[in-house]
This record gives sequence, C-alpha cells and structure tokens, in this order.
Amino acid sequence: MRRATIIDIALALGVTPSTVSRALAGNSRVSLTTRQKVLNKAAELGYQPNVVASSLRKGTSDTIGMLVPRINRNFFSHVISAVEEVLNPAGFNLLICQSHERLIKERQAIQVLLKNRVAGIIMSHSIETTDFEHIIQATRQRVPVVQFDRVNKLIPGPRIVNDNFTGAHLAVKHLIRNGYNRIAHLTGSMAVNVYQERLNGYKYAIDEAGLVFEPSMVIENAITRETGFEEALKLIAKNKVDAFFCAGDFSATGAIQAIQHSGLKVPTDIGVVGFANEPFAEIIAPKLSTVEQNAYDMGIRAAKSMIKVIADNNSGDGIEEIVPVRLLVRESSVK
Amino acid sequence: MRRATIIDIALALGVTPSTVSRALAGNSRVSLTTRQKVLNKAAELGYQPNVVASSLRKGTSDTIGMLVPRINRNFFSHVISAVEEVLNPAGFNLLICQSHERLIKERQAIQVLLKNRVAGIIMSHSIETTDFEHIIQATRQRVPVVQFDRVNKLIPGPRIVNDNFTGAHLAVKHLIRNGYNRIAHLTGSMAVNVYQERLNGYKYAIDEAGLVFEPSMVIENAITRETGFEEALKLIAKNKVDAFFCAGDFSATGAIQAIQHSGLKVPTDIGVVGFANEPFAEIIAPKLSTVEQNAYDMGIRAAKSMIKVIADNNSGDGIEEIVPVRLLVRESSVK
DNA sequence: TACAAAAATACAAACGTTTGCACAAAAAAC
DNA sequence: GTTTTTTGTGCAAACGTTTGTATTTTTGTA
Repeated sequence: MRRATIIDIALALGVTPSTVSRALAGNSRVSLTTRQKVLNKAAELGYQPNVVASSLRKGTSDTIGMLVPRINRNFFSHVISAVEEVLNPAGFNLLICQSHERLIKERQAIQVLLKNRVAGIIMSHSIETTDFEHIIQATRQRVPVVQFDRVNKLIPGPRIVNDNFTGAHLAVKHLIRNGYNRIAHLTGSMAVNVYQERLNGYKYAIDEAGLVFEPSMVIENAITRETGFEEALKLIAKNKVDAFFCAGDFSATGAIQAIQHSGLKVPTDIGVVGFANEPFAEIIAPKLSTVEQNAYDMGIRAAKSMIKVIADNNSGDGIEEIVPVRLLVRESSVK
Repeated sequence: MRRATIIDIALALGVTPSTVSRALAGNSRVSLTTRQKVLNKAAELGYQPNVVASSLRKGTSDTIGMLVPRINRNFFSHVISAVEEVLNPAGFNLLICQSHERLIKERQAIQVLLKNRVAGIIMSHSIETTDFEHIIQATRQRVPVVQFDRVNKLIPGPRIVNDNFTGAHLAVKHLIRNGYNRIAHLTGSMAVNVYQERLNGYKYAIDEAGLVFEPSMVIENAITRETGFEEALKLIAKNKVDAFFCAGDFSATGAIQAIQHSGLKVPTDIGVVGFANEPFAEIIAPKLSTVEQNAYDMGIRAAKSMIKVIADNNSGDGIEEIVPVRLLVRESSVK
C-alpha cells in the first residue's frame, strides 16, 4: 500500500500539486471550495504529509536536536520532558542524543544533529568539555544553540542557568543561622560553571558571616554517593566539621551515611544540605534539606527560548536567563 | 556560509555527483584513488551529508521513533537511554514523543512519527489505550513497531516484557515464607497487561500456599504514593492485613508511611514488597524489598529487536521476549 | 461590452541525494 | 589481434514537497 502523496490528490482532483500544497498549507491564494475539496480528498486517501520532502525543499526541518550527558538522570529527563511539552504543540519534534559525559560522543552527536539538519540544538555540555569549537561550529552554520544548566559563554546564543550562587548562599547561610560554623563543601569539577558558582555562593556566605574560608574544607570531584561517603568520612575524622553543604543530593546522601557510620547524628551533631531536590530527598531519613533546582521550569524556558530564537532568526545572543531556586528546609539541617 | 554538497565536491574534482555519492558510500564501483580524493575534498570543504535528502531519495530514514507515556519517569528514561546506547552506534537516531498517558496525545504522536517517515517505532502504550487501531495503522504502512513493558498482542511485531508473573509470584511467596499470611495487593489498572500479570502471580502464590484469595484485598488504581497511602490506611483499619505486595515502589512507599502512621512497624507488624526497584528503594528506611525491573536490559533488547526487524524486513511478528526479574530482599519484608 | 484589477490556478524549477542503465576504457581471455 | 569481461564513470530520473512567476479565470467598474 503505497502512501498517498500530494500528486495523488492533485490527480484525483484535476488540479496541480502546487495548488494542493497551498491548500494544505492554508494559503489564501487558493479558494475555499478547492481547499475543502483537497482536505476531503486528503482525508479520503489517508494522506500523511512527508516532512522529509518538505524539509529538503524548505532547507530546514521542524526537528530540534537535544543533547544531554545522560537521558536517564533525573534532572535531565525532567528537562527533556518539559522541552517536549512546549515544543510539540509548537510543531517541533525532538531528536535526542546523549554524550555520556564524553567529549568524543558529544562531538559525534553534534555532527549527527547537523547531518539531520535540525532547526536548533538545546544542550547541556559534558563534564569533559573544555573546548567548545564543535558547538560553536553549529552556530556558524546558523543552527541556533540554546544552552541550559552547564553553559559556556564562548558559545553564542541564549543560556538558561540556575541561580546556583544564590542557592548555595542561601543553603550555607541557613546552616550558619542554625548554629553550624565548620561547614565543609563537597562539590564537582571546577571546569563546570555550575560547581564554580555554588562554590562562590558558599565562599560568600562564609565571608559574610565573618567565618574563615578554609580550602581544605572544599572537596572537588565528590559528587556521587560513593565519593560523598568517602570524602565525608575523611573530613569528619580530621577536620571536626559540623556541617556539609553538598553540591548534589547524591553526595549529601553519602555524607549522611558517613556521619551515621561514624556514630554521629544528623542533624544534631552534623547538619547536611544538598542540592537538586532529587525525588528521594524527602523520602530518606532524616529528610534532606536541599536547594530545589527546577528542572521543569528550566526545560520550559529553554524550549520557549529556542522557539523565539528560531522565529526571530537567531537573535538572543548572549542572553542569560536565570532560573530562581528555593531552599527547602527539611530535617537534616535543623537541630 | 552555504553548506557544501555532493555537487560541490563533484565540481571541484571534475567528476559527477553520482561518483561522489558512491565514493562516500564506500561503493566498490568507484576506484580507490577517486574515493580517496573525494574523501579528502569532503573533509576540506567540511562536507556534512544531508540525511534529509538521502532519506527522501531512499524512501526511509535512519530515525527510530520512540513513544512513551512520560520521558521523565525513571523506568522510561532508563529504557530510552539504553535504546539510544544501542541504536546510535548502529547509525540510528531517536525521535522521542510522550503520550502523557493520554490516548489523544498518543494518536497524535504516532502521526508525527509517521509524517517523519521513521524507520520504526519503539513504544509502550498509554494507560488509556484500549483501542490499538492507530498503532496497527503504522504496521500497515510497513513501519515496524516494537512494544515494550505495556504491550498488546493485537499489534503485530515483537514485544519485550518483564516477567511480571514470576516477579509477583516470587514476592508473595517470599512474604508467605516469612510468616505473613494476610497479604494485600495494591496495583494499577487491569486494562494494562503489566498489572494483570502481577495480579495473576499474586493469586498463584496465594493459591499455591493454600491461602484463600480475597478480592477485597486487591485494590486497583492504587499506584501512586498518595493513593498507596490512602488505600493502605483503609486496609489496615478494616482488613487486619499483615503484608502489602505493591505493584510499584511508589505505592509501597505510601503503604510504609500508612503503616507507620497507624503506629505499626515495618517489617515487624506488617511486611512490604514493592515492584520496580526505583532508586529510592534502598535509601528509604526501612530499605524496601522489591522486584527488580531491569529497564536497561529491556531497552537494550527492544533496540536490538528493532534493528533485527528492520534488517530482516519486518520479521519477528508476535515474538515475545521475556526479561527475567529478580526479587531483591531488603529490610521491609523480613521480620 | 470592454477592460482593468483581483483572485485562483498552472508551470516549472529547485532542494541534495541515490541508483538503474549506458558507456568507455582497461584488463583478461582466446 | 579480436572478443569478452571487468572496472570505473557518467547520465538522467526520481524521491515529494515548496515557491516564484506566468497564465487563466473571475470579479468589479465604467
């Protein structure tokens, strides 16, 4: 059963393909009567537009490429979901790739998206990425790039970021107000804006309270539950910390386990605040105080930004949209 | 900066586009020397194949459509991730849609995928879907459909399912062995194969142990944490249950909270086993015993199955692949 | 009734590939 | 040295749309 084309409709109606095309597109140059005839015949033949042909002719597609480190990470899957929710009603589809946090895979993915002539790319770069040439290349081909979460200013186009600084500031201030004053910070790689900004927020809060910033209290690359557990264990042993501000909920969970493993109590002996509000944060015991990162909001904004950039033909260069965060105070940080 | 095409390469080299096309495709009909020249020139011009044009000409694309109820559900995001991991190296891309558990959106999504001339569709249908005509329509157009998790036999093509029956059987048998004998079952909609099979496994285990099956102990549409909490509360109040087998970890969490809310203890007074092994299952207190549902494995199999079906030109009709499950015994079900 | 303006439709080229067939040149076979 | 086979290229059409321009038809006006 060959699929019906515009030509089949044209032939059946004794008009030309161009008229059918315009009729289907709702072009005002075709009369209402023929448009109706075309629509009827299209329905009758079960016509399904061939967007591949359409894209080729128009030189652009209705597909937006999405590139994230890992599809199955809670944060990213929520962003993707939100992006889809906005883009789909707007007539766009989502072509999704993951970099697995590898630069090589990220490069390949960009090529795949460009080969597919996507109308734009929404992305968050891998943790390995320090050279952004492959991404800039896309913008040079006039394929707009909207970055979110992990972003870099070298790449033209809008950026949607969390208010990481404020989130960290709020979290640490909250710990200090609650009587903690030897606060360690478990974080990720300083090559990523996200962790840099959280560290800055941490430092600012420490300064602001008149406490002394101790570099030995900041541990980089401790972002998983396992590394969080290990590093927290060491810090407890030698640095007499009385609180942890963790740049992620996973390391925060590790820290809690390390504290309990050391025979101490959360929050009485040591307080903990995480970052991200992962779904388990309010299920674990004690319930984890954390900075809510609104993945959904971020996805909505990224998608809307993309639609705008496409509509305005590559505007929005360098605009940075900051998504507000909230500190969720639960049990792990209040004595 | 216009993008280089095959014609540009041909012109620069004084050969025809057809030769360039064949050279790039590695066709043996073109000599090694010209192929090398073509490849060099392609690199020099920064040539990126236009897969849109290629797809139009070939009549099929390298894009696989993926349709799930919700991208951001842990299970689905893991399946998607695994599918991507297999499909990408095989040269396929993923076009992703979500149905939001709505039949209307599912229908639209299928149309979108067909319009995009995807080479196949990997999907799990919405909870509302009882009429499968829109999906069968795809197969009629020779677009292969591979179903996973929530599947229906009316739809031609392979199906990848969990061993829900065995999982439920193991879980309930385990509860019985551990001294529980008034076991309630919180589950989802009976319109979905997944929950039907789990109920069957539950019944079988009850029968097998010589216990009496009580319909009042089975609560449908109690699959979220909230409904799990409410229904568990009611059952505890009037049915003197001593265990819950829940068809999902969310309702299991709700049940645990209801038990604790009623002043009882897990697992001493009431045992709980969930289903899915959500990430929080081993973080909550008490750690949740659950049936591991290997989303990753399922995704790998679905993707491989799709590749095979495409390669063999729509074979594999009606083949059902059953993914083994494991019972993870933790704290919530052992007195 | 004639003529201009407006509306509706037709024509044809283009988007960038792929591929069956034709053809020439080189290599192999006789 | 002729014929056959092999190897390498070229030619041209096709995939299904879209769209600028040309043409026809309709409508309005004098």
